[in-house]
Order: sequence, then structure tokens, then C-alpha cells
Amino acid sequence: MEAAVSEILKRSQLSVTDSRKRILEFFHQSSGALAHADIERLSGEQFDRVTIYRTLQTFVEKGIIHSIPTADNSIRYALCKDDCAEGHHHDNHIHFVCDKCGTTFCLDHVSIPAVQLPMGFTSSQTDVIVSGVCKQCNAA
Amino acid sequence: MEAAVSEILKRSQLSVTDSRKRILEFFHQSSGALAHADIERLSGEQFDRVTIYRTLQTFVEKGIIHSIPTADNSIRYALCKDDCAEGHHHDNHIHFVCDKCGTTFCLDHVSIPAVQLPMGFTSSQTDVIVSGVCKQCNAA
DNA sequence: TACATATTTGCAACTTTGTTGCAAAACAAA
DNA sequence: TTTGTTTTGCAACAAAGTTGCAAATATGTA
Ligand SMILES: [Mn+2]
Ligand SMILES: [Mn+2]
Ligand SMILES: [Zn+2]
Ligand SMILES: [Zn+2]
Repeated sequence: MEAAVSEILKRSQLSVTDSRKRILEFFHQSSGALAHADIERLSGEQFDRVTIYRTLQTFVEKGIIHSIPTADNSIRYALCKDDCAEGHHHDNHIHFVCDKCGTTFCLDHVSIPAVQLPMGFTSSQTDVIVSGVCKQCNAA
Repeated sequence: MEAAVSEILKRSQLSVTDSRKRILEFFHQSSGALAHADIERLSGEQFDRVTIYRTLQTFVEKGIIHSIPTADNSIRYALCKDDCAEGHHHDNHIHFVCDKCGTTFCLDHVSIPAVQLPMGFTSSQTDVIVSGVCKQCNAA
């Protein structure tokens, strides 16, 4: 794990530092998306708040994670899959927020439905956020 | 206009006050959605920030306006159409954010597409935010 | 390995955004 | 007009995010 995250950082031409390794590990260990506050909690007093802000920002720029808009207006982040690179995200999937456990999932295999816009409007991006109850919570 | 907004307030069983009338007028005069900061700017020093927060909250509860999730994580609000009432919103439309002018539109006549969720997931609500270039900006 | 250079971090100070309690002001009903 | 209820503004606070800068850490080279 430790070696794997270092590789990812190097591939993105980032210096390999404690905070970056640690924060990237959190994402690999988590099933859902993480907010700034989650990382702050997970890391205890290990890093300064500012470092977490800057690390998340850097990861987004490098195409390592993407940010997720949610209905309750809290920014969350999740790992990008394959083909995101610096300045080029290709995260064409919908997001699901569980009303029970609060987890935010990337549903990678559900593609974004096409919407028919009124005349004159042109679209560059479509975000879909579905809320409801997730698999785990429905089973329980 | 002044009389019209007073009517709406009374219908929702709200006291008719200066701030409520004024803020509701802003929404009727605006083509797009408004954020708290927009209202603060539009009203100058006329009202306290706290009053604006409380007024928006009250309007949402009464079904007069609805809040709109946006990709840049700023809450915006727009007027509800017909059949929203206290505690019962029926705003089944998508939202469009223009990358050029920044305006957020409610596209009332575009219905929410159905998405096929993975086994085990059940949905209660779907939010769709399309970004791109709006009619006005495309024409210009 | 040691050094020089470039990058990142932590701290402090600050801004912006949002919340709460409470007394004064405004409103609604009689 | 009077009375009781609701709303407002103020103050104080909490949470969230930003910026500049010096110290610490990482990287590439000798
Ligand atoms: Mn995602
Ligand atoms: Mn709307
Ligand atoms: Zn769940
Ligand atoms: Zn536009």
C-alpha cells in the first residue's frame, strides 16, 4: 500500500511526502467519498488543516481525485479511475448519496443519461446525484 | 408587484414584512437563481445578513422557493412553480448553470431522466445539474 | 553520502459564511 | 388603539476556507 501510493504520486510528478501518502491511503481504504472534515478526523492532529486543503486541491489538479457536488452542499472527493490526468478529468458516472449511512458512492458502471435541452442551450457537463438507500443499508 | 408578493406571503401564512416583500420581489425580477450573497448585494445595507438567512430558510420551508445544488458548492435558490406547499416540494426539473454568465436556470420543461441503479440500491431523489452555455450567451 | 536547490509544510493572521440568544421593533387580530 | 405574537437587528460566536512567510522536508547532482 505504502509503495503503491508513492508510485501514484511519482507518476503525477509530485514530491512524495508524509501527508500526501497518508491522505492518498485514506482514499484507497475508504469505500465511499471523503470530505475535508473526514480526512481531518481520520488523521487526528497529524497534519495542519491548511495542508489538507492544499493536498486535496493538488490531487484534483493532477487528476488523482475528483470533487463531487452534493445536495447538502458539502464538497466530497473520490479517487479517479483510469484515464484522468492533469487538467483532464473523465469521470462520466453518476453519484449516489445514501440517506441512511451518509456514504457517497461513485457508480462507475451507470452512465450519464442524455438530457434534451431547450433550443439555444449547449452543454459541456452533466452531473447526476441520486439519493436513496444503498445496498448495505437495504440489506440490513 | 408589491401587492402580488404580499398575496403570496399571506397565502403561506407569513406576516407581511419589508424584508420578506423585498426578497420575494428580487426572485420575481430575476431571470435566474439567487444565492444568499446576491440578495445581500441587491439589498445593499437594507437588511441584516441574519434576516436574509432566516427569510430564505422560511421561504424554503413554506414551499415558496427551492434550493439548488451546484457543482461549485454554492447554494442558490429559485422560485417554486405551482404545486409546492409547506413541507412538500415537487420541483422535478433539471438545473442549468451557464459557464459564461454564471446564471443558474430552472429548466421546467425538461424532466428528470430515469437512471438504472445497481441491484440493491433504491432511490428517493435525483438531481441533475447541466453546465454549458445558455441561450443568451450563445446568441451573443 | 553530502550539498544545493526547489518544494512543501505549519503557523499566524485573516476573511467569509453560517448559527444562536435576546431585547427592541414591527405586525396581526381584536 | 391596545394586546399578544412574530420578526428583526445586534452581538457574540463557530465553522470553513485563504494567504504570506519562514522553517522543514524532498529531490537531483556532485
Ligand atoms: Mn465519482
Ligand atoms: Mn429549480
Ligand atoms: Zn447506506
Ligand atoms: Zn449565459
